[in-house]
Amino acid sequence: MADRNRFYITTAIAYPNGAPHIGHAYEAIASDVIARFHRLLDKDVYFLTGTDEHGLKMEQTGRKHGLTAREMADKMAPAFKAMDDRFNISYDRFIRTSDADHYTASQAIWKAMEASGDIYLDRYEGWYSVRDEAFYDESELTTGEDGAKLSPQGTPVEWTVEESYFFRLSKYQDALLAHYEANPDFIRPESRKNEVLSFVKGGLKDLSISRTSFNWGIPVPEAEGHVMYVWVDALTNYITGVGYPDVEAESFKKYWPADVHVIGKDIVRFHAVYWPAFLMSANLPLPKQIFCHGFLFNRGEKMSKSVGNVIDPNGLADLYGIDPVRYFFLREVPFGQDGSYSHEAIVARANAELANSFGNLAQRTLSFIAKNLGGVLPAVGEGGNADDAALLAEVKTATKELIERFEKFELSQGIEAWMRGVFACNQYIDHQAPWALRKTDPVRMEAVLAVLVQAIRDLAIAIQPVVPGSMAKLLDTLGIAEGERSFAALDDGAWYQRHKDSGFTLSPPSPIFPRLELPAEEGETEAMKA
RNA sequence: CGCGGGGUGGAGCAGCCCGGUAGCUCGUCAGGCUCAUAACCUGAAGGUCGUCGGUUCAAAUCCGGCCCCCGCAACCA
Repeated sequence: MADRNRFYITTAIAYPNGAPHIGHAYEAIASDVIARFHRLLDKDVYFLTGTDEHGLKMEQTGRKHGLTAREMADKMAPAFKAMDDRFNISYDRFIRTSDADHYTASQAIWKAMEASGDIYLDRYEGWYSVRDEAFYDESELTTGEDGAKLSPQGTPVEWTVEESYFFRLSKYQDALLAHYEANPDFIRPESRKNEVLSFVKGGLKDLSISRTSFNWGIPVPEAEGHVMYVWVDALTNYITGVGYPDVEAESFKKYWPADVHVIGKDIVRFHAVYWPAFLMSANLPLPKQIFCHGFLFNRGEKMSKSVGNVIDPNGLADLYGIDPVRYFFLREVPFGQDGSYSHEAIVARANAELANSFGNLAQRTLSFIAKNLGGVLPAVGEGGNADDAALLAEVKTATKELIERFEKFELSQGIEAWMRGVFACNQYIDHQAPWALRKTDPVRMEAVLAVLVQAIRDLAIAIQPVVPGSMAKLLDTLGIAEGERSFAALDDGAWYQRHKDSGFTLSPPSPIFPRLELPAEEGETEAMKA
């Protein structure tokens, strides 16, 4: 059961009624970094992401383009998959809620909840706004000039009655509270947990979980005309992805319950209240954790088409490359909090830390070896001293802290710790000045360079989850074998001598992180406007 | 009394939960180095931590009032 050697992570599934935006990219990247991190801990990782395709909105969006909902989904979903692929998202499955096995799974969980006596047929009635597609409570309504009832958005509402199946959410209030109590880390960060607690303590009402007003959804079993409320089907993707309803399937037994559902803070209620209640009802184990990331704002302002500050993630990739963008999001924004971005911030951060500090460190060291030692790895020899041990210890501390921080999803702090290791290396190289030792003490020079190679290798291994493409390139340059790149290799103290003895020689390196430039004004508007 | 986030040297942030030297990055200024992607290293200037009050030997950190900014289901409100 509690197999610590496996790790199941999911993102929320995206609603593809528009092009992927920066928020989708951010969630995918952050989740990918966590997934890659756990793979480097030699865990058996399963990473699920995908699209949530049902619901009235898709039907309407499709209609505008003269397409059926399914055609619309077929047209849009690939854009999300393409974005994931572009950003090097290492998902194991890209699930679409229109996939056949998902229909099976959703109907199965429905039946399981029904078997627990938690689903009943009733009528849903209330003030409905066609424009908003939402029901409102009497208390939320306002009265217009002509005396007509209006929604909080000012749209007309009418009293509507619809037959609907309900889920006995109210029954699970105490069980949910008990679960939050017993699992303090179930909802993170803390602020989100508090929100959920106050919501649940305020009392849970049964939830309407079927619709008869449209067809684009998963049919309710044996209930003509009813399709499932989108959230029932959307949440179920997390178990479809590992083989439900075949609870005896190897993948299900191995991966469920999920270790973490990574979601945006806007959908915490569905994940922290409805989903666990559904699972309890279906007699399935609950996910271990719900982690809510924040939103990204363009220079602190919300993106909006009207303001004209929408940034297409693919445009960023075109301008800056994949790894700098990945790095920026994780480094700049404390995971779990809101953050902001701008071209200036991306360029400044990537140049300062990736190009100038780390990239240049690797470049100056490796090219020095290529030029002065013909690429032969420098000998540790007799030239070692206390400074060397001190630097290697500092690097060790940095990589260790990165790992500890990442385990707690403190991604930006982990990278910050890593940067301290990089700074230490640049201080060391200036202090030791191998370019001066070249003339005065070649033996010592080699020892210094050997220390630097080891430090760079460790730093490169540690930061792989964040900038996988660039680090693969650097580790290739260093001749580190594929199988020697996991975190376990950081504890292998003998690798360097072994590597040197193998006769490996360095080729003249090329910069791994070229300096970025701020796009010219025109280019910016062109490439940036979605 | 809708909910939530926030106000810390020029800019962006950390610190606040577990009170006790205000830390980091960028920028600026002055040095150093010249191996390297005009990069790197060292030092300096610059903050009464929104405001008023309370608790305390001691508050950016805890409590209360007030002021201001921002976001609210990430998209043709």
